[in-house]
Amino acid sequence: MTDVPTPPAAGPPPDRCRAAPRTEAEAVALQESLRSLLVRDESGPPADGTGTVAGVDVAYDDARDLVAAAVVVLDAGSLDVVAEATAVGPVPFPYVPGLLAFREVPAVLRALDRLDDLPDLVVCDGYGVAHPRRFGLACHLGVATGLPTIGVAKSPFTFRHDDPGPARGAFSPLRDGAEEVGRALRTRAEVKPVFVSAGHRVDLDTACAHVLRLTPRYRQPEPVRRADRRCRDALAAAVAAGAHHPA
DNA sequence: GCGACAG
DNA sequence: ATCTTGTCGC
Repeated sequence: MTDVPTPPAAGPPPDRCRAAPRTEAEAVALQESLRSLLVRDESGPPADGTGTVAGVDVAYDDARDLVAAAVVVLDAGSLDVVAEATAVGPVPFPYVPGLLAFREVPAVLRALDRLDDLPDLVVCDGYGVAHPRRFGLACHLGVATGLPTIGVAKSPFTFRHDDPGPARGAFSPLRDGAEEVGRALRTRAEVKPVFVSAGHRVDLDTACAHVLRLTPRYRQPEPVRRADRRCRDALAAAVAAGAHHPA
């Protein structure tokens, strides 16, 4: 029997999306496997101020083997916080460039599980398809949840780009060789750009449109700023409560 | 072989 | 990510 092509986006995310590799080689192999589930032909939720947008971020205390994740959901129009959740646990994987998802995604999934209602879009602090194997953090989280995701990073990783014009909204392509894998997008005039890439079920134009709507004042998207603050608070609270996972 | 290297 | 004082500017 010949295998029938697997219809992406259909049905619940397979269990291997939550698999915990023990070695770098296993992690790389898992990324190459999960990559086939990534949906890149949807434009994504419209960036018109409707619906909800969540920001996710993670903070660490490696000495205590603690990771804290936060998800903060905002109304896409008013940017008011409508829900939030956190999760704390042991650090599942060391930091290895290109394998960040295995360090961050497990705790983020537990935080998302605690929400009553899922958001229409998730903004990640890191990359989507701008990744050595085209499967960065935002792609991994998207495939694992089925939700539309985008990546907004603060540094260009290994990719090349020209400096965008000085005005807010100016952008230039972020390239891996000749391929455009994302964009350097200026979210504040005269301020260092952020690096936007598509994750799961969202295209690059729509991703950038969302990022501009989510940055009325600061360089980083409001949902991510809020999540950054919340995960740091959650980590501090866990440490204060004596939570730790020593060897 | 030696750097560079999202968070 | 995290360690960390002061300093410049709106």
